[in-house]
Amino acid sequence: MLKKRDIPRHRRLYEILRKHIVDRVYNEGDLLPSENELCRLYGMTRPTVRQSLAGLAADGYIIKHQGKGSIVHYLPREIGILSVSGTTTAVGDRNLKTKIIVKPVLITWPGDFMFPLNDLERESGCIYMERLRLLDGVPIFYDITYIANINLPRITSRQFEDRSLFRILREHYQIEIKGGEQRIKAINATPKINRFLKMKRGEPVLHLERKMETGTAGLHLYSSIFCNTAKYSIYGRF
Amino acid sequence: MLKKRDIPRHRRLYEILRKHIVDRVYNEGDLLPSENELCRLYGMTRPTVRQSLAGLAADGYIIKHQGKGSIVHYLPREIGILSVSGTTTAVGDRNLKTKIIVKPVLITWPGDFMFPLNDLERESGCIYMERLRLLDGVPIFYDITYIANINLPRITSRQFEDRSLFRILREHYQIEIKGGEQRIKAINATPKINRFLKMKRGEPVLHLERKMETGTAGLHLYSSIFCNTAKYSIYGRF
DNA sequence: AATTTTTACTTGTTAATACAAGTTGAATCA
DNA sequence: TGATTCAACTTGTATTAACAAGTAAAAATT
Repeated sequence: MLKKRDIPRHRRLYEILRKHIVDRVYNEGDLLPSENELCRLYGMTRPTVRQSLAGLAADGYIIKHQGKGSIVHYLPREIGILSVSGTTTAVGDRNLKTKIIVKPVLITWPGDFMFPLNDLERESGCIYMERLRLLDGVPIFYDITYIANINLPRITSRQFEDRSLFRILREHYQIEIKGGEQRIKAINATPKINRFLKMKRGEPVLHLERKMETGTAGLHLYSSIFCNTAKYSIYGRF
Repeated sequence: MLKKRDIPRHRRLYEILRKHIVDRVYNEGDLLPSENELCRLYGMTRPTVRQSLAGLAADGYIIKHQGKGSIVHYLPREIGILSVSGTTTAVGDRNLKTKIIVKPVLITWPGDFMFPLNDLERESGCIYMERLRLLDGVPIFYDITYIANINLPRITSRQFEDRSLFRILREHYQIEIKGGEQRIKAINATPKINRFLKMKRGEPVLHLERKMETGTAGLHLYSSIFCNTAKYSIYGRF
């Protein structure tokens, strides 16, 4: 596990404040403590505090208003790596489930992979996994994940649960998942996808292809996600 | 028009470097001048330069690599306010067209608007406009735009062209469009949407609902966009 | 009681400085 | 000739400082 002292201070404050917002220490519309107050509270200087707040603003947790303060903004909850509109983080995890359809397994990269791979990734083989996410018992995401087999010993024998891929990568392999890029389209699903998502033929499916940076240069996490957006839209910022 | 001196220096450097990247002064994979070189070139200090570069990194134009440099990354081209995968900014605008379906007109807000409106927006009436975007003669976006009628005199009598809504807002009304939030879903289109996008019944359509911040507090630009993603995906960063 | 002015906050911008950690290529050594 | 070490770069983190511009509430004025 990463030592606490290895995390930069601006990042640590970011996480503290993010958690306060997500845990509803503040209400929507409240003002966060001012920059000067946060300096005093956390023993940091204003540029460091401002870097944390800039990150929170970029990610949509707060809206900064010059002369007034930083206004708290609630975001739709995250399910796996996607934010789902029509939900709130207050609901908790009770009605969330993840089914592992294909446990992590080592394969060769598909011949026509959705994103270009660098040489190291291509040569290292691919860890492949399929999961289904359910909300209130209804499957909403069919998530296929790929990552190069670089310094990931015994990953195929580990247990996986909700959102645990990120945690396992972080805690056991010191791999931090960051943002990245995505391609989005609406498709008619294959029968297989319809079966997993329990949708009728002809119902449209949202298809996301994502390439996520990691803290390890040259190593990316790739996902192909099929979404049933009939009831819940996908939420994002741009 | 905003005076040049009113734009913060970090923002100006951001725009200079962004334009250099988009205009292909640098090739994909090239290194930008180092932070220290940019300080010397533009007469700024390192924190200011770093703020510009942080913005470029956040928007996907560069990838910063500690100890190495800032690596140039080409992004898919933008058509209206969306980035379209499978295109590059080098193509130019020759095969792009915009058709105005409904000229900007003052209406009352639809009763069940897609985003909550604040009191000022609700009371000010709504400027409404519909456009169709075509690439190579093929309609790919059907874009419906709403903005509150706040300090927008004579906007309904102005001429609109490609991407000109942002320019008119900026140049004539000093309104700067920023990022915001969006909801995404896959839908079966109504016959009207099918007709505009020249799609067959049963072909799926991507539907984006966007709320964009502006530099004017409390004023937002709203868009409902229907996309034909059969040939071109929508590209985004997260 | 209403309006205006002032004060004390807030965030935004910019500069200067120092050291940490990562990368690359030249120099040195075996 | 290949391996190792070192120097000179790069970006990353953090502090200190000063002033600009926006907001809200208290105080003063009418």
